[in-house]
Amino acid sequence: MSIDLELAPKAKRPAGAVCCEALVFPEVSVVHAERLAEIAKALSDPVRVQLVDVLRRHAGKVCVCELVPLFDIAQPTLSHHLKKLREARLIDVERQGLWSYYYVLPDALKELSAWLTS
Amino acid sequence: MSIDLELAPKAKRPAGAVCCEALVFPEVSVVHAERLAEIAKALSDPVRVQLVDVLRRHAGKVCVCELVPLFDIAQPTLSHHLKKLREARLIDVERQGLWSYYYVLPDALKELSAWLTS
DNA sequence: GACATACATTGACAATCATTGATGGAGTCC
DNA sequence: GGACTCCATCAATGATTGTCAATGTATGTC
Repeated sequence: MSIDLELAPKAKRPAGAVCCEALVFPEVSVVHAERLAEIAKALSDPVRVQLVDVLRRHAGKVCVCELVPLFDIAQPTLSHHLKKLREARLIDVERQGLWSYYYVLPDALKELSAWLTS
Repeated sequence: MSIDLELAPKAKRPAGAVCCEALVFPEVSVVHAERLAEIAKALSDPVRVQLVDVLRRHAGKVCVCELVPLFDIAQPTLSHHLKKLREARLIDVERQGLWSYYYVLPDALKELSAWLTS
């Protein structure tokens, strides 16, 4: 786990001097960082990670009542997680009769992985 | 934004029948999902996204006092964010004299992006 | 209409979280 | 030693979160 670090040598500043000015800046804009954080936040729960995982592979084939027994949570809790994912635009829903069919919107996942690998 | 859905037709079950049994399952294990969620949670704040972004490009070259002016937050708050990233093993720190040099541990980012693109 | 099913919403609760100011420890310079 | 710098930790706060039971809404069946 040794990283090839080139530690930048610093000199202690004279008394009263202002703290180091910033020499480096993030390359992601604040707006982009906020969107990435929003996507990450939607994925910050193991149930939601597994939900995305299932939906990605079975878009439109799974109704909510099939998802419930996959997790050890009550149905309203699952609805709550689905809503979080929907609000973050990671998934969307199509209703058909009594059933709700959820599916993944791939753009958000792509956006996050694009930043991660850039 | 139209997705090519093949909605699986369902039939309403007879009265008293058990709810649909699960036919599909997530491919990520619970343990893996928990780790992915932990990584995502560490990235669920725009400041931390930008921190990772900066550190990734300037490993070992930036002391904390240079990071503070990049964000509109107090120094203890920044330390708190760095700690969160450290606890999730996204970054690590090397102390040298007065200064702390943070750097990104790429494994966590790789793990998340691998799942996102799988 | 009466009733059952699928799912969402509400309200409540405990647990976790982000933020801040104050404090403290470790290192440097004189 | 004494004064200062860099940074982490602490305590207190208010906000957010995950969960569930209860309820509501829309749809389907009889």
